[in-house]
Formats: sequence, structure tokens, C-alpha cells
Amino acid sequence: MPELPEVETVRQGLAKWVTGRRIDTVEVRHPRAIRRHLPGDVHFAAVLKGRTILDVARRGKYLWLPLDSGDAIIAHLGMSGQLLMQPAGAEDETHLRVRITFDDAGPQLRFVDQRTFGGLSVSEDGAELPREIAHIARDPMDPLFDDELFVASLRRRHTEIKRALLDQTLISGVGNIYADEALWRSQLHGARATDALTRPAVRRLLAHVRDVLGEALVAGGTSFDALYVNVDGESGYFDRALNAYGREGQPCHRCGTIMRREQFMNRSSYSCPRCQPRPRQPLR
DNA sequence: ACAGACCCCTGGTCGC
DNA sequence: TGCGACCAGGGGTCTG
Repeated sequence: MPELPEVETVRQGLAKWVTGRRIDTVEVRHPRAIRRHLPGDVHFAAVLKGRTILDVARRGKYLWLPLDSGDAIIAHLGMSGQLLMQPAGAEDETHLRVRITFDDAGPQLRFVDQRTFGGLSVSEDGAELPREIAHIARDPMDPLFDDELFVASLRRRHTEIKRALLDQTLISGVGNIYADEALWRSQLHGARATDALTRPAVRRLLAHVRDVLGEALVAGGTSFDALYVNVDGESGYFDRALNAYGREGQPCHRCGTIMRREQFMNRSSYSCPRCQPRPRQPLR
């Protein structure tokens, strides 16, 4: 559940379910799920046993769970990762990768991930922002996000605007769907040059990013199928509100022109040919 | 600094 | 039914 609204939905659910609980056992079912934990699966399990989870925090699309030991569990969902709360008796999911049980009778935490692009690891600095994710910028919903710093940094870049929106070191939490949605709302083509945008134009774009993320969060995220669910296995419903993503061949909700799909960074980009004309000058 | 290629995976869908 | 091609919302690393 790759982007901010989906990850934040998971964070909120997790916080409710695991805060204050003490870890009993950790079972790593697939080594790839903890590949970022360099000391390996035995260490991963040992260092977590007996630890109490203090909180569930988020930076961009990363989650981290500070522990009473000063360590933190870092989690990234990748393309298909899920963090699910399940009763002990529930049947194992096909793509169950890691199981964490607690020393109470409550539900266990499961990391399920079909494509295994996501994963868990343990960081030694859980009291602060873990150094492993310190390169990730604040997200635009963060009260400490600095709008003017973002506007200035973006305009200093010489790159395409969609590329900048997806750069997690500049602004975090935005992925392919919400980038396309914000660009549609801003009536900007993703190939527009960052350094050719005016300050007000970047501020408007940022406002649209914030709006679309906020609306999607209220809706519980965007889910196309059962792969994208919250910790209770429920889907969000923001997909009904999409104006750009996945709408190739359908009429633009603003002007009726047939929406197009283009390849960009080896991903699909959706836009309206009329509202979001390609820039006349390609980036050079 | 930045672009681009390539890597990591599984599974659903579509056309033949 | 089977098969191959293509698609999928992530990000990390390396090269130029």
C-alpha cells in the first residue's frame, strides 16, 4: 500500500493494536523479507524477543516501531506488503513472510508480501528517526514540512516535475498514483521542467498534493484489489475518486477529452492531453 | 546533480 | 487450456 494514505492508514491501525504489547516470538518465514537486516534472521528474532513496542511512527512510506530497548523495527511495504493483525488460529496466508506473536492472548502481527519488495529490519536508533531512513524527506502532511524550502529546492532542480514529486528525498509519501492525481489537478504535464515553474505554480501543486493525499487518507486509501488492505484486512475506497490514474481511454472529468497513458521512468503516467499538454520544450 | 538502466519478486490478465 | 508477453501503486545501487 505503497503511498502515504495507505501507509498512514496502516500506521493508525497498527498503533491501536500493538502499542504497549510485548513481543514473544518472531518467526521469519522468508529470508528476503528481512534482507535489509544484515545480521540475519536469528539475530532479528533474538533482538526482538521480550521487547515492548512503544509507538508506531511513519516517515514517508516507511514505518518504524520504537521499542523499549532503544531499537526500532523498520517496515516498508514495497509494492505488495501488508501488515495484518490475525488471531493465532487464523490460517497462514500464502505469502506470509514474518510472524510476530505477543506475550498476551491478543492477535499476532503478520507481514505478508507477495512480491517481496517490502521488508522488515531492526534499527539501533529507535529513539530518534532511524538513520536507515534519515534520507527520507518529511511528507506534506507533516506539521514540520517546510513549504518554502520545498518550493525553493524543487525550483533549484533541473528535472521533470513528476520525477521530483517521486523523489522521496525532496518530498515523501507521494507515489505514482497521487503524483498523477496532483498533476491532473494542477493541470501540469509531468514532463514540465521544475526550474521553469513559477513559485506560485509550485505552491499550487503542493496544495493539490496535500489535498489529494488528505482526501485519500479520509477514504482509507486507494485499493484496486485485496492486495491493498489495512491491518484489519479492509480496503479503502479512494479509487472511486481518481481523476487520472488508470483512466486511459476514458473522458477527462474536467474537459471530456480522452485521457492518455505514457511511459515514464518505466511506469505508466496518466494525463489529459488537453488540460495537461506536453511541454513544448523537452528538458535539456 | 541527475538520468537511466537494472535489480529485487509473484501473479493476474490478455491475446493468440 | 496453455503459453508468452505485459502489467502492477516500491526503492536501492551503479554507471555515465
